[in-house]
Amino acid sequence: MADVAREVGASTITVSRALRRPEMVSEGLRQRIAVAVEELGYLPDPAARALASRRSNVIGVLIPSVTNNVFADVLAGLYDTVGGTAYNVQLGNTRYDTQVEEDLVRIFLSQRPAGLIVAGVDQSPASRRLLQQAECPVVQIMELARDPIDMLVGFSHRDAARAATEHLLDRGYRVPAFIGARMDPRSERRRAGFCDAIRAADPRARIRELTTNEPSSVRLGGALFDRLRADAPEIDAVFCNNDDLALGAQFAAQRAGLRIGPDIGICGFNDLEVMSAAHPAITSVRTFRREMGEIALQRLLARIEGADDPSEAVVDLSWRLEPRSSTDRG
Amino acid sequence: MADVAREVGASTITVSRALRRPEMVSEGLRQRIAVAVEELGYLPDPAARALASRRSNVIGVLIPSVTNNVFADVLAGLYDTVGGTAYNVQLGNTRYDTQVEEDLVRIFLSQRPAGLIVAGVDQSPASRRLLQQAECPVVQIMELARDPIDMLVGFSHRDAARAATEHLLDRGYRVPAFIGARMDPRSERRRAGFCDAIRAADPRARIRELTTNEPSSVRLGGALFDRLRADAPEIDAVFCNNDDLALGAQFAAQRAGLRIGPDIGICGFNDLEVMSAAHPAITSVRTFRREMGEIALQRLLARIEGADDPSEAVVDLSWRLEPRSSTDRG
DNA sequence: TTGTAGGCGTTATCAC
DNA sequence: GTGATAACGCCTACAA
Repeated sequence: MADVAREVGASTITVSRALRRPEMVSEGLRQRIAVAVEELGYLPDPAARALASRRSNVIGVLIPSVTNNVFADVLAGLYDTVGGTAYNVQLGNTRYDTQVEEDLVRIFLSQRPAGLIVAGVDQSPASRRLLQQAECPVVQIMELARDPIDMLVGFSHRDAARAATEHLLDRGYRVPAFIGARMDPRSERRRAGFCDAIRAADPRARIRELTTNEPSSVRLGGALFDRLRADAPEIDAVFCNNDDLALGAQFAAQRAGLRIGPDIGICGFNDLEVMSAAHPAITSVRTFRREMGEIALQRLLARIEGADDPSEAVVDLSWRLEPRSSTDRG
Repeated sequence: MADVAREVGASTITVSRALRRPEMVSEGLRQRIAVAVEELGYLPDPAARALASRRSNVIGVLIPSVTNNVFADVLAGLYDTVGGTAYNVQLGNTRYDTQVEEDLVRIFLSQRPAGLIVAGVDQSPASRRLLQQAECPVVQIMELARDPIDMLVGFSHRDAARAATEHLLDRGYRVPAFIGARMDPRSERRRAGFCDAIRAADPRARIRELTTNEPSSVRLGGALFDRLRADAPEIDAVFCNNDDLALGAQFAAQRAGLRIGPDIGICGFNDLEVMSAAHPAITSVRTFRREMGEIALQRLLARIEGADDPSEAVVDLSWRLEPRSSTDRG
């Protein structure tokens, strides 16, 4: 930076300002500095910047899994939105473990991040406290809650699951069951939504379900489906906790010689691209994952840039049921 | 850090040493420092550290896409391996654009990263030069090449595709076609492998193929399959550039009333979990994506920690054909 | 609009 | 094995 300053005959601080707050430097000087920066190939040192300003350009993102399609889409939204800005997304993988999450919160905070995005609303009390006291804005994503730490962008998993189950009942299925894997807090809420709908239809109905904490997969969906049918042959529809399971259930049903739709209704959750392309197409609940990443980051940046956010602290992205052949009894 | 030093009656530099190079500090002092660090909840400031040591704990990773399953798996391997170390993975999304990649290389380099991982071997000349001159170790992943920038962990896409196509021919399919989307350099090499096998079987054979630069998806696989069959009804097998396309082709074939295997052979690439769970199960070429991330990072860390790497600079992870019902003519 | 002085928290260097 | 001193490259605060 000193080189650039010498080149244009100004002081380093002026160069610094020309770079970060161009409006504070006169037109001509700004131009000459830009040229010199280009010529000398000067690139600011983020470490020095962070040390001096006591504030880094890091946006910390805490999610439970990198592979899970759901979070992959959120990440795509985040990276798309952060591209071109001066900020850097830094990922922390909590592996569905609130203790790991807490450690990561501490580590991230030690970097004085510009902002933080955390998945879910079930942080440990310590994490919550740390985040509340944090000097940077914080956005929780994926879910809705009454008491956000700061900002929140999500939707109600419970309502969405209730609507999906009501859809099964509306379509004439009498004995829908629930299939779930990787029962994290969001999965539990979906399960609760399923129960809501079943009980609303018949308060004394038995809840038929099969859940596991194993990570979900297509294969597991098939295995759970087979096992559930062996135990409860009367079921005529399944609401699956996510699309991988639904796809696996459909394959298993096909193997068993069932007609998808007439013999067995299948509904997934998230509406991955494959659901509409499958044969037959599978009913699912569309969620706005990429948008969640985009909007969360937009809000965060707005707050970082000092906007006295006039907007709501909570954004409900909702969801949309996508009825398809797999729940068409024909 | 000054607080910790005061607490144990030592100087800051000693605390610094106790943290980074414990063997340089006497047993007793080290213990007392550890206790004080714990008590005071001291966390080192990565920015100050990077500034003073002229070297950050960032491991830069440049990949073309965050959503693509293939890279998601590589990332999972990376994050798993980096977890627990003192290093931080920082992602750069090149969006399949070498110019963006070049910009990101410059930005990453300005952070004095501990190491760099880049996807592919088709960097721009400028990127290549920058990376060669970089002071940190560099690993290219995903592919094999004769002239790695530094280290390399990958496999031959061309060989893998050739083997897949030979498998189709061995199984008795006479007119295999190629379906490809998002024709990046690796896809092109797979296409070349397909052509190798076809020409080896019959030098005068016409190459039947349908490719597009659109991002791949299940739906697109179905559309390409239908279009290809309309133009060339004689085809009796398809080698798809990736598993999404293969799954879509299978759904489309089922819609058209074809028997998968007997009437039409289908082969994918990467062997995502869904392939073995599908109905019928789909033949694919298994690739070791997670392992690629793990090994790339292990090598990088070994070099960073100063091991005079006795190991090869190039690791060939190879691939494995997984024959299934979708290429069984019965 | 521009410049000066001082310090951000850590580590390299060189003594002891 | 331990400590004093001087950076590292930039920014905040204040002054001109």
